Amino acid sequence: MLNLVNSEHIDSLTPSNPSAAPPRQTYGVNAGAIKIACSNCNLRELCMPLGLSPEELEQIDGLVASRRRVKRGAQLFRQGDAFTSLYAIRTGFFKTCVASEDGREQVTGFQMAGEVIGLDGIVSDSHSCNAIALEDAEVCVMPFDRIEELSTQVHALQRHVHKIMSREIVRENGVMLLLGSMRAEERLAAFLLNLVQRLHARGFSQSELVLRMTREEIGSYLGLKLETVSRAFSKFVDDGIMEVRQRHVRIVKPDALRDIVNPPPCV
Amino acid sequence: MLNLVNSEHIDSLTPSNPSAAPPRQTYGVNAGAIKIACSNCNLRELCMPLGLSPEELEQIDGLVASRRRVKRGAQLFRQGDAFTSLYAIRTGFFKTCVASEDGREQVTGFQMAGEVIGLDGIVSDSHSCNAIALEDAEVCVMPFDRIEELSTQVHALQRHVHKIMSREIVRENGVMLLLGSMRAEERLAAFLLNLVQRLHARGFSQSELVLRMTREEIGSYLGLKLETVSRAFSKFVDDGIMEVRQRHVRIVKPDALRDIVNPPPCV
DNA sequence: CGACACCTTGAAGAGGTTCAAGAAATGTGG
DNA sequence: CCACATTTCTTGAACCTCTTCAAGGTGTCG
Repeated sequence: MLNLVNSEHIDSLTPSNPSAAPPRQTYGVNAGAIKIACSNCNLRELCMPLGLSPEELEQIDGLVASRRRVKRGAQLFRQGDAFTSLYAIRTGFFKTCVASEDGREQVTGFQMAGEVIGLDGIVSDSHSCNAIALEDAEVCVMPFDRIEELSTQVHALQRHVHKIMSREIVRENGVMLLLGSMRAEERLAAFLLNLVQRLHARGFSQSELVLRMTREEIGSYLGLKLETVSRAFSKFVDDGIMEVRQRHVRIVKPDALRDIVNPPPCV
Repeated sequence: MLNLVNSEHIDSLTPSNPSAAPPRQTYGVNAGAIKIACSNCNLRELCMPLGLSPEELEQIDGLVASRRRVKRGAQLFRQGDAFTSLYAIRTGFFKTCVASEDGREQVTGFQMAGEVIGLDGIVSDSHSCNAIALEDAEVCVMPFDRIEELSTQVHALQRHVHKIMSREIVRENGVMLLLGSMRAEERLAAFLLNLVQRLHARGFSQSELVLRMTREEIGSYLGLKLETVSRAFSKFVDDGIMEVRQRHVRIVKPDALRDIVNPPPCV
């Protein structure tokens, strides 16, 4: 299937946890000092490498300099900001977007818990896109110089950083294919399948999802106007492929959706 | 301006060298052993980090396991191939493209001397796109495990790898903006400006260029049909912005082209 | 409850595609 | 080196998808 997004399979996640799945905190013996570290974060499998030794795990814990809350609608960073850190999303949902000089805006991605944002800033030491929280969020701030330093010691971390960046490149290749060659309904179908797949990997339903973004934001991401997105939704509902109530979507016929993205040969 | 591509400024390159600029070889004392190494390759500033110590330079030389010639039309790697190496282009011109299951194809980029391709393969240890030479080419094969190993010792190399990947991410963001929000003529104008800029950084003319790809390949990259590309070219010629004879393009009014990409506010 | 943001739907219009034909360049084999 | 086949490019006309403009509906939050 079209690989639109960071879609590494994460079979190790607790399956089918339909709740909002915030990172569980370990309320240990010492109730006063609640330690939220990578080593006991249930998103570790998503944003950190696997198979680390206990010592390595401890080093990795030092990567997260701090945590930062971002209110819905607020920006984590914006175009032109100095680049210092990558951010691992603990909770919440983000969009990244670029703007051209004449004011055109393009959503370049939607990111959820366990995904890493900020990679755009590395090349020029300043961010080239905006990251905006679509719901109240919390991120782990990982100073990039620490990442680079620790990478020289922990090989798995080095690999991991490379893979995260490569994955983003591959994701964007998929978006280019979508934007360059698909029709409106195909785009929306691919988008929804990708979203639901990533949510499923995080323990949510395979068929139900709540969109965190507006039709306009979906449209920007897919290179469509909001009216076109709305019409495509309506078409899917008419065809019995899904149920839509505002931002609540329930996919009734996932196979039909897949057929829209990849038409079966010689129907 | 819209950053469509690996467009780091490389002022250190020999300016205005209108010849084909193959990497100059150092014909030293020992004429029998012509050594083509990073340390004496004039593309070093493009594909390798700057400011290395002599020892580091020597280590870097060991990165290139071999060189490989790729005939025009041949594939350097294809979707599904095992990933082992990154490739630095010494001479020639490539396109990379992805194909979906139902046969749709999307050109994801055009690469020229000094640029690095293969980054897509890191995440899954297999390539997710095809790299095809558009003219006879030669590449430096850099095994990725060597790169990772050497990165732990040569900090500048580590930085460089990160920057190359980040630059590719930023480039693709720019392409998404182009595909998502620009009209046909804007897309072609942005594409030509980007091409000529990169060529200029390599010592070629600011105003003249020879396209190495067909209208169809340009169209695929820009999300347009070849006829639309052709019509846009004709429009530019009619408007006196450029002269076009087949693949030979001469930009007469670069400012007019820029205005097409970024319309001046309140004309 | 009213203001506001968001979503849906219709109708007209524009930009790009498709189909088709011919011209120009390139490559091939005799 | 020329003739012929092939690929590539250009241009026209009809068509189609998506956009634009407009109006009304729905949901949410102070």
